[in-house]
Amino acid sequence: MTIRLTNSRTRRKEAFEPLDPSNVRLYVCGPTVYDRAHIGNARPVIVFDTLYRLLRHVYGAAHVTYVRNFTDVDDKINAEAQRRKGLGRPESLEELIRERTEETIAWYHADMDAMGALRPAIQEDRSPEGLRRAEPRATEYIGAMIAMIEGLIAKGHAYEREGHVLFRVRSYAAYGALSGRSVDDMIAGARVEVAPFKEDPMDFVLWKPSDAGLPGWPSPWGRGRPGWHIECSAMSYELLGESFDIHGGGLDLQFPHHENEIAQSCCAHPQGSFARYWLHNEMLQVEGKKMSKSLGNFFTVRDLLDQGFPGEVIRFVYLMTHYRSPMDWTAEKARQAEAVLRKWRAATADVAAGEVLPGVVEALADDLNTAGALAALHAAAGAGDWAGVKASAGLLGLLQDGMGDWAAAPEADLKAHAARLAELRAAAMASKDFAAVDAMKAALLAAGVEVRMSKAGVELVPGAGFDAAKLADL
RNA sequence: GGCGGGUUGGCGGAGAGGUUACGCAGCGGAUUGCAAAUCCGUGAAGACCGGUUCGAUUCCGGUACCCGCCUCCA
Repeated sequence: MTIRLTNSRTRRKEAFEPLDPSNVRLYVCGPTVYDRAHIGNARPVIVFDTLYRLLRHVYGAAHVTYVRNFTDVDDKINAEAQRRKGLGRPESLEELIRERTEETIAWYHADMDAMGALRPAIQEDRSPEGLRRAEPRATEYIGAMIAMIEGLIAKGHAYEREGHVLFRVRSYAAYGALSGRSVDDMIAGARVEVAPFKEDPMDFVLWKPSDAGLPGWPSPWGRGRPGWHIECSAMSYELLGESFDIHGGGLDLQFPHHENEIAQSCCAHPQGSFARYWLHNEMLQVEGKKMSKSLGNFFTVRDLLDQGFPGEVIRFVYLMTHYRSPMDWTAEKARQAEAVLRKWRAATADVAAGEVLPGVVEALADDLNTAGALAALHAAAGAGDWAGVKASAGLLGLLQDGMGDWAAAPEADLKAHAARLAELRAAAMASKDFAAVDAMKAALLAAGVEVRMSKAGVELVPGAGFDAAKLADL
């Protein structure tokens, strides 16, 4: 089975060949943990979770390493901690920062778990320590960042000015290759704010000084904190080595974040290749518009869950669109996804998973064609191959045990009602007066009960909107 | 201004230079006292203008419109 992926670095779909099939290594840029994850944040999580599942299927679960970081050094986190301090909290700023990042990470885990995303892991090491290593926090790798920055200075790729350390972009000839821009064009764009101590307008910060009101760590350049980009370079090096297979993230990170990562990593470790395949997911919109707080169409994953959209339904909606196309979140799509999942859930409830369908694997292996994989699932469903559907849906993170409570029929004993209705119906068939039957049927429907009457008899199925209280009068 | 992506049937959304995508909705039928559920069947597309080709929705060029990045937003 050959996996083909669109490599942003070459702008082509390429056959994926891992450096080491016994340990395929994937790094994905994770969230800055300052607030609840919004539904845009969820897209790379689901996209790369699907890739992770595919890699595990092809190479074996114990032969895949998936690392995704938490950025817990950030001005927005500082601002929230300072706000709490301003409210009179007695803790230190550091403690308040810790409090904010810890609660945000817990939310993130809960929300992503709800959508069926697997936690990153280093070769299936699911011990608490192992899982924690697979989700590294920037604050726990400050030493590695400082070491990398020192190396860059020693090699002439970085310089110190006024407590800052800056990366010398002109020292890396390939700068701009990933995002297809030239340093000169970008400067010509003239939207770059130039600090006076920069040698070149495009140089970016590796380390910056912190005053007393900001978190800081001791360094050769004084007390300070790292720039944003260096954390991913340092952590991927520590956990995956100087060369690894796949680096993923949202398209908006391609420049400058990933470009700067490449510059830092390739200059610090020129003998390595850093990431060989770069994958970028397109952005998400809501009802056709960019999601923004000012437009009032800003949702967190938790908002959707609280509104009653099951995590599995949200996941299905994301999988309906190819990861390299812009995706629109709409209520109509969620309705469609729910209808299909409800049907599949009901049909596979008592079915044992069989063999994974080749068509599903082939679609995913073709640049993560999740829409094609869903089509293959529909085809199998149409053919009645529910064992295949159940097995293959697992590759997409769907129809998993523990995620289907939302689709389960509510507990209710309707036998007495069914018997009563059958009785009324039998009488009506003789008298040709169906008024009593129709009245009872209407009452049942109003209570959210699906009424199925056939020659075989009467069947009552509690539906999604089942309300036992409304049956009390019957 | 620079760079990149997109435009497919009522809606969503794929692949493929020529043969049914698929799903949702609709319509017709079976079934039902009527429905529901289920099953069967079915119409409907490729922004616009050129070019290449025996043949293009699919390749190439242009136009229009939309979107993203260039501002530590995935």
